[in-house]
Amino acid sequence: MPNVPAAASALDVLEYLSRHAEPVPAASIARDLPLPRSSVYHLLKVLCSRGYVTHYVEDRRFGLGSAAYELGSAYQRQAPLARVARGPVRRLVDQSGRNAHFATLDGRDVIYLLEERAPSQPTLVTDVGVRLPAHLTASGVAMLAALPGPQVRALYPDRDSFTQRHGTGPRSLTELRSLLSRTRTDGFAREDGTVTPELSSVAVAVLDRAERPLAAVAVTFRSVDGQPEHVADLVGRAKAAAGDIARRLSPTPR
Amino acid sequence: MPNVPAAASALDVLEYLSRHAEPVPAASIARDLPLPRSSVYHLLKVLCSRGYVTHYVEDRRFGLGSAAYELGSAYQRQAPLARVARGPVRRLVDQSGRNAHFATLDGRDVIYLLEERAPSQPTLVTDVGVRLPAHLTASGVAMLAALPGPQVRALYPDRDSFTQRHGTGPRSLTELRSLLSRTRTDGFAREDGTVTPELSSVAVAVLDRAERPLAAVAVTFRSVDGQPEHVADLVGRAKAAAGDIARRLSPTPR
DNA sequence: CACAATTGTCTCGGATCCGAGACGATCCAC
DNA sequence: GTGGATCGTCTCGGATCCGAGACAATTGTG
Repeated sequence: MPNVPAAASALDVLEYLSRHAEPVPAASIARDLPLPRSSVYHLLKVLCSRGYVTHYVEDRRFGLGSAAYELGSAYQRQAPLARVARGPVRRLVDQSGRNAHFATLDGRDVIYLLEERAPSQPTLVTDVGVRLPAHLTASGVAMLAALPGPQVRALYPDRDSFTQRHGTGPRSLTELRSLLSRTRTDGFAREDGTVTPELSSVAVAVLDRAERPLAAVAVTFRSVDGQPEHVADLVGRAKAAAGDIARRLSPTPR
Repeated sequence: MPNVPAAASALDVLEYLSRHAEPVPAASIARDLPLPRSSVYHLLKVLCSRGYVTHYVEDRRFGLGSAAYELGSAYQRQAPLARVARGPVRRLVDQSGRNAHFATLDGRDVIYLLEERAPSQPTLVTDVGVRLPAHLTASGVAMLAALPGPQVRALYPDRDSFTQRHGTGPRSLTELRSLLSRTRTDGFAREDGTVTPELSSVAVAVLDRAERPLAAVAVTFRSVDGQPEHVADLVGRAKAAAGDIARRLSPTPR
């Protein structure tokens, strides 16, 4: 592949700054990337002039600038998650003959970004835009299982955090942790009747390159159809869809 | 200044994509920037491999990637607003002899990021991290005045949106709009006793390059000291501080 | 179905850039 | 106060890159 080294170096500098909680001196950037000192200053000049980097003159340090934030906001406005997920989720529905949906985590809620219906399958409550408590849904549990423990604790500081639905679901952090541990062991999350009585879902998380959960893919079926080999088949297909989505969102660097 | 054209072009491509609500074909990028076709493909290759751009193969289009979002998140983690504002706000306090603070808008709240105390001035409630309803504070009103009308309406959909404090402040969207209009005319926002009885504040917004409010700077004084010429002096100093902060956050492109 | 348009990849040589190193200014340690 | 270390800018020549244009594959149109 053709190399565009100056562009790649500019990204290196931005990513270096983004890995640091505080602004850093130019000498550290040059040393750690490593890049020639004069090249680093040239790059910083351009990045500063475009607002991607802020020069803290008094501290003689450099940090990310507001243009970096603007890029992040623009990314969110393009709704890329649902856009990228549409094809794989459609194929999952076609292949499995079941309803599927795609959701992301927002605090203690899951928010549904996409739902694809299979013929003759029951209507779901998981319409686009709907929010449900994460710990009560397969998608939510799949994503929570991929979060670091301290972050889960921060989300669920006390027993009041655990809303109920149909009298089911974890009621404490201990119960939730146990559920998340089992989810990690199984490689997927499952709920039976917690969201909708007589319906079950299996879900897997879509992870970014840092193994953080971006979203989750779930397949829903009637609970009476929940034979182990059937469930295993659906989990496998959901995993394939999740992997496909992950690859499109965060390509492996070459 | 030394030019690093490939780095600048890479930023051009990212900004072009961020200006579009939908992914775009490579031909549009080449035509509109304008850049040579082969150069655009080279840049897209690098940006895709690093996750800044996503190639929507089926649509033959390109959109921003999750790495753009990660940069934006990293920017927020560095808390650059308070970092950049500290010096100018400290100088404002030194020059005016009054307390000053710096806040940003979060939904219908202002959240205080920085407070600098002057000797022998009264303690304020606006400690770092404190949230107050925006429409009741000078800083909040200054930032709301810089928002487009539809965005203000979205923030305040009904009368229940208008919390009260000490029985003062706007009670309806009509009253709020009137206040914001006066604020735009005056060039600053003022509150007298709404946050703390017997204390007044004047505030001005810190605007980014798109004239959107990033934050606000406010000076607080005893209401009995509120003679017009004194207030005008404080407003002028607050404006200078706001301008200084804005220049550091979003340098004018060359 | 045939042709035109577009997309994406690839080559290679002239033009341009990158980076070593010099320099002046500023900061820091003793 | 002095000398060393660091920062930020600048020059310029050899090495590298950029981009015109060819090509094959795919898509769109009549």
